[in-house]
Amino acid sequence: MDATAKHECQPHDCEDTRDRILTAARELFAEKGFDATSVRDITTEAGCNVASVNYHFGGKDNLYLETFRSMLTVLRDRRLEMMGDLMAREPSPSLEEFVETFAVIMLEPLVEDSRGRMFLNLVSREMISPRLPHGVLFEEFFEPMMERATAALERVGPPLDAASARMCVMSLVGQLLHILKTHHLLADLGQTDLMPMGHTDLIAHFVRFSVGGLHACSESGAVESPENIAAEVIR
Amino acid sequence: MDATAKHECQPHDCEDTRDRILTAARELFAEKGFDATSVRDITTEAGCNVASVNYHFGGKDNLYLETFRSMLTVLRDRRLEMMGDLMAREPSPSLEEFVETFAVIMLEPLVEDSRGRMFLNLVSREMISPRLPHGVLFEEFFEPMMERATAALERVGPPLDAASARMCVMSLVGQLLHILKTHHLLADLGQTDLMPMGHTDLIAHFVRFSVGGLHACSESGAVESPENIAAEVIR
DNA sequence: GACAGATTGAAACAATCGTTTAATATATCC
DNA sequence: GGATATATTAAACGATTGTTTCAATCTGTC
Repeated sequence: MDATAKHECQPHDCEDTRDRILTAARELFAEKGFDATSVRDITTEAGCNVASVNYHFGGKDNLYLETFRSMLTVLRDRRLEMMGDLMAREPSPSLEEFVETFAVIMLEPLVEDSRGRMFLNLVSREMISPRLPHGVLFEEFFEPMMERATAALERVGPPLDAASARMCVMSLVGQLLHILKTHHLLADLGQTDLMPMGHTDLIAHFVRFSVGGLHACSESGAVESPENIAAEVIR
Repeated sequence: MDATAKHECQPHDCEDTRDRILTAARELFAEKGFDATSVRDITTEAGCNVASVNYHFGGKDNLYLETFRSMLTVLRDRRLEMMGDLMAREPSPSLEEFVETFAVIMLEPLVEDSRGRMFLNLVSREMISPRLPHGVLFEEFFEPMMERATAALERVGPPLDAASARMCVMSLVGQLLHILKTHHLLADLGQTDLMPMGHTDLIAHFVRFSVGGLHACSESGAVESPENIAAEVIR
């Protein structure tokens, strides 16, 4: 590029070293994971010296922790804010509106830009092999969103006892994450034809299936499946 | 142990080196992932020399590939067989029976023993950062099960067009995997109280929610959500 | 301009990585 | 018994890992 542009603010160069390291770490950790990302990868991407990571962050582990926590809180607060906006609507949203907007709240931060998908990878990895302090991911990220979503569902949805509402939220989240991940996988393989529908239809299916499921959970309050062979299996 | 037991068949020592390496690799790859598992970790666990991996498998990558593929086909064939048994029932299973047994088919191989959970980790990791040849995981593992499940659902379920049936299977699988993973995460944290129900109730909820969702997808064949704000968001 | 503190740079650190080499042990066949 | 093929071992290979060292440089203050 321009050799004289040492002081001119190129979009990347104007940040100080610490921020450039953070940005590079976000991308690389999310793309390749903690183990497969070397400190030299990060510093090369950030355009600085290897020692900078230890100077500014005190080691690779601390850099990962800071990187992850910052993305974690940003995403969580954004979702909680969107959820607050949804529940502040007048009049209260219908069940269909709630379910559809919930899909937006869950997916939008993950598909908005490339960083969203990277973060999904980060969280998935962290769930499999945790590097953060014990329980941080769950208590600071999963649980707050679960509580808010469950409370919201109990307000706008059909009558559900607390435990059932919580399980329904899990059914919603599970569907959304699986659809998103499968979509990513197919996109990587270039097999866009195997995901039979467009995004519009994906959301429409999710709303249809979920609203039906929620009503069913409400109606049959205490229905027990006659022969519960499945429960045995999870010991 | 017994120093003379060089030829006596201890349950672990009687296998030859190649098999011991394979079992050790399965455990370690699943537990810590590919990158975080060193060849020396594996050979130490297997009780053999470091060079053995390269002698028997020709390198760490090939060992991983062989390890993964073997587990892959075993699990897939087991599921396909169980699915075949289910659909061979006379008379055909009801929708409730189908959904419940589908949960068993999906979960049982993953919770049966410790190796099941390990394999879930392996697959999750492989989905995030693939090391297998392009598309192997999808074409040899996901797609066969998706096809069989979709076909089965179209037989026993309410009337569904092909694309919708496929999406419904994704809704089922997404719920099951998310419930299972959350269960694992909570078990690791020792917070068994936050998963409000026992295993019996988990399956019961899944069946209730899913049967309701399937019926809803069948009834409203061509219902479009009036304002499709959500579809915009996935670009 | 001189000083002090903060930041960066090139080089080297010990440790570990996957892999290779060459020698040894074991079993099989003539 | 000797030859042959297979299997296992200890040792070393070069490459890369995270981290440290220390001098050079930058920045702001007197």
